[in-house]
Amino acid sequence: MGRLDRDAWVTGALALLTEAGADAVRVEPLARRLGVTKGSFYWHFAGRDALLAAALAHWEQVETLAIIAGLEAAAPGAERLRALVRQAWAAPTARGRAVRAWAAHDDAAAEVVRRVDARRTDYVAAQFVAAGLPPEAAAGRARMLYAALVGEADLAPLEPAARVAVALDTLEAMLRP
Amino acid sequence: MGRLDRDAWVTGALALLTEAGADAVRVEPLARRLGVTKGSFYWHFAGRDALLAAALAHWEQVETLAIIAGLEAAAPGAERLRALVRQAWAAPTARGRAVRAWAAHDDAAAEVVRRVDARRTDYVAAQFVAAGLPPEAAAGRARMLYAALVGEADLAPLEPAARVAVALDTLEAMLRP
DNA sequence: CGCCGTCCATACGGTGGCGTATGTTCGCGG
DNA sequence: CCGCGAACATACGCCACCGTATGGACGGCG
Repeated sequence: MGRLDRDAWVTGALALLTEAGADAVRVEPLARRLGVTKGSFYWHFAGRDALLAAALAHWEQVETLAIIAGLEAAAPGAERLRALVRQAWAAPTARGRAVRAWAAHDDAAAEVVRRVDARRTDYVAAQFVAAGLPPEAAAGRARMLYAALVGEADLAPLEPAARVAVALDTLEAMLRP
Repeated sequence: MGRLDRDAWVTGALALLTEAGADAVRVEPLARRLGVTKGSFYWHFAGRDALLAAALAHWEQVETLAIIAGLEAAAPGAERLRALVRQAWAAPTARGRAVRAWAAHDDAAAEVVRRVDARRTDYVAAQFVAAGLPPEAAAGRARMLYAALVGEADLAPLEPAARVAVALDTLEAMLRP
């Protein structure tokens, strides 16, 4: 393996994080995996904490951009919510699950996850309002819908089609004032 | 600190697991915390894996019994569902969250969590049926409601009263066929 | 061609935890 | 009061990983 840049390390860290958890992200094993030695690592990073911080920042960036992709999908309101649910429940979110598991016991990760969650629930709540729900109920249903998405990643996997159908069914129930 | 029995180690392990994650559950730190040395530990357990397995089994036992407590709360059907939601959303489930974070990257923990989830979702689905929903829809809504509970533990905390109210509101929507 | 900065290898000391082997204390039955 | 076994302490070797220090390799550029 030839020369690496900082991003290669971050990508590798995120892969390890997804496969085996945050604290399996260690310098020497990751170096072996990338076909170099830790001499390379300590040139690019100050230490292990810096790598984890970079991986976390990278994840937040990607997740923040991901919400914008779903934004253009359909008209505002109920249709956009249905499109969002279809998209969100269709994808298996191993990375997100791993970051959340990490955040369960790491304050820095928890803070980033909190920011991402806040943006998303706000967005979903706005769509519920656009679909005709009173603002108070909208925030609550947005929280529940998003919580269901987060929890879905922790449950035994269902076939994607059934998973999406179940989520859409509940969304319809939630859209009734 | 005097003499300990096996349960003291299991309890300590679960406490550490909740506070700092599964892989912070190490023999020597835990021994220091309990005021003894690891000489004690290796008398009670074959090794670290045995402790984790025991902690996992203990958690499953407690969680399995916990569902029975809510079972006697009210009449079957919608009332029982409301009681269950009130109870489930009122309690902060740090232990469950920690076990789930553990299960994200450990097969043994994942298997136990899977069993617990299966029992609970089956039970909730039965209550939806008793409340008058068609069996097909009941299973789906039970999954979504339970997923929302699981995800709730990962979200930024809300005041307990608001949390319960939001969950009950969504439950009412789910009870409409 | 020779210099220099980038990127990596190698070697080192230090730490923390695992598991084992072997004392050591203490309560209890005889 | 003695012996025995349960519960714990102590001491050891081992390994994985961290971070540092230092020495190449290698390409661009004057």
